[in-house]
Amino acid sequence: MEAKRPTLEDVGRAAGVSRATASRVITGAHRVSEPTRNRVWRAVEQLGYHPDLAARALARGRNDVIDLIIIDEDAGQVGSNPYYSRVVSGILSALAGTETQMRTHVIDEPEAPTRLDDVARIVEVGALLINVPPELAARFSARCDRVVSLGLSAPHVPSIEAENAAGARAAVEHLYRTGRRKVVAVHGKPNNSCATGRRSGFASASIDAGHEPIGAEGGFCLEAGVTGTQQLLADHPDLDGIFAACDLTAMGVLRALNESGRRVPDDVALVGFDDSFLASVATPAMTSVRQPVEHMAAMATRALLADETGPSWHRVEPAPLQIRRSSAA
Amino acid sequence: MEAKRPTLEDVGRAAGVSRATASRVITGAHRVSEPTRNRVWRAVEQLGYHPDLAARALARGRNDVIDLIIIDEDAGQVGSNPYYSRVVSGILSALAGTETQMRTHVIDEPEAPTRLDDVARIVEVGALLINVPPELAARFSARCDRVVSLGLSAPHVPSIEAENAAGARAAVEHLYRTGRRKVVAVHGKPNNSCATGRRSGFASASIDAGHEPIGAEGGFCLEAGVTGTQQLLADHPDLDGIFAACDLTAMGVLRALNESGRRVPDDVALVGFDDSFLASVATPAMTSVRQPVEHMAAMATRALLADETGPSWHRVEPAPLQIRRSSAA
DNA sequence: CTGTTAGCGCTTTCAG
DNA sequence: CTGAAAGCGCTAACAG
Repeated sequence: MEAKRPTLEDVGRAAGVSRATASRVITGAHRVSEPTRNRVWRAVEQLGYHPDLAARALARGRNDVIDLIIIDEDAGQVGSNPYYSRVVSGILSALAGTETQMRTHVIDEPEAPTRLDDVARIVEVGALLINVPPELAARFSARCDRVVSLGLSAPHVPSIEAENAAGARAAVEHLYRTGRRKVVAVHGKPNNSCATGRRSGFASASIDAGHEPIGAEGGFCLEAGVTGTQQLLADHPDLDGIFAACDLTAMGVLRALNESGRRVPDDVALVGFDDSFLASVATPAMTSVRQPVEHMAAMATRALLADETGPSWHRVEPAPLQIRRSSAA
Repeated sequence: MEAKRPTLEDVGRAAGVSRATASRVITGAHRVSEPTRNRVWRAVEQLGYHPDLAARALARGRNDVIDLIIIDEDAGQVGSNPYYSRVVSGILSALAGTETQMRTHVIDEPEAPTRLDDVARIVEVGALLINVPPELAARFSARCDRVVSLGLSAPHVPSIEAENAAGARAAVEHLYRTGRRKVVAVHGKPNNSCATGRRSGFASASIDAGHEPIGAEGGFCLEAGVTGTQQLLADHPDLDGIFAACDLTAMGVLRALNESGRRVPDDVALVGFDDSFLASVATPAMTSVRQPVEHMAAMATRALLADETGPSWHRVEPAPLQIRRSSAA
């Protein structure tokens, strides 16, 4: 049953050439004659040959693997964050057709420093950092270039992020343009670079619209949305538009609004950030600033594969507004 | 900078033993004397030695990798399904502390047959099948034992699933017990084993409660929930309880109810299935039958690691009801 | 253009 | 209990 997998030697024999030549055609080196190449490929087909990745890795001294590194307060919670699976999806799509694989490390917040050092040592093609705070990212990147942070990080850590400020600005402008009078915000944590970008975009757009920025401290979670909104409602009962730091927060806002008896969008318009599937699943469907997570993860992956990252590699991707019912005029 | 990683040879030298002995202590073979063992471990610490996985894989003839195989109608969509990330989370938690890694394959529906054959050939420790239809799973398992399907599959394919029927039954009983008079369902696709289990649980519980089972065909997606509910509402305006095949479907139900002007739970009570984070994020928070996805994925992973799967390996895990606001009396 | 020859770092008989 | 030696399957000089 368990027939042994064919090796390069077998392929060579079947094609009447040496193992080395077979290797050359398979790895795409072009120092091989047309007819030989054909014979080798035919043998490959025939035998159903697939290279042994471990052997190749050992011989090349490098394993074709991209490391995805996620820090989470509670590793068990990763399942409930739509962001992560979008990242995975993006990486995988960039890897499709490549021999390169993705390796996932989910690290508990407390053990992050140690584990990160361990992982830095074994990175091969490159690593994507998700939710790794700037200090740790800087430390990681000192041990291992070939790294990209999703979201702005420490200065010399290569990164790719969405236009957080511009996206938030667009959201606020949209709300005022469609007739809202008092737009407030539930922000993210102050130490999160994405959150601060959105916060400043909100602030400047508010000022430009002739309003003083009003916002509640929050976080990228449901509870923050709920309590933030309750407080805003108490302090500013006349608010009629809310910008939430992310979709999850926005779901909390939605709940608090519902519980306070206000209707969305009739009484209060709502805009989230991320445009994750939560936005389309919410009732009413939620207007949200689209963060092209899959695309950013794919870009980062491709940059890593092409080895074109470096301390000055930084990308900022557009974050267009997706308009849905929750902000209907 | 880029100091070469220490090898077993280095460790051996530092400990004053041969490479072979060093290997023995590290792999846990116990044919080594206490003092020698200690010296080797000390050398390991000191040098910060970590085994080269590729070399080990080559020497052992087996790579310590678990393959996660997901089929999706549209590989780009994987990012928007909370189920997948729960699976990943479960696998990773079972792998924590092991040298074993997880490898992810997302396969587009149309290329499934081919790609599946390719993957079956390279499976090492074992593979987890997600959303792989029975025929394909059977074919896969013919090429490679060491596989577990998440969700019931073809007869001889090892599988682990939740108590779908019992869970659905509990949901229906709960609704009638808390005073509802007419409980209907939005089902999943008839060719999905989880969906059919829930469907039959719904049916038998309805009958036991003295009602004829009423349900709409649907699917595990938002749209199915919306249209299914609209139809049910049209045919049975007096319904006051809905059981949805999964949380995503339930979100659709919620939307349709809202748009029809019914309030949840006052006019209609709603119960979903999965108890994914969607359930807690919905407004109102949703009662849902908990499918212990992380736990099931972890169990499957552990069984694969221990090599205790086989054609008759089947597990059924309890699916307890999580009661929340959407079904409040 | 192609074959020969060394290893990559580790595990695993086989002797001692 | 420990060392020596033979590969695992592949790539990469180095010759021809």
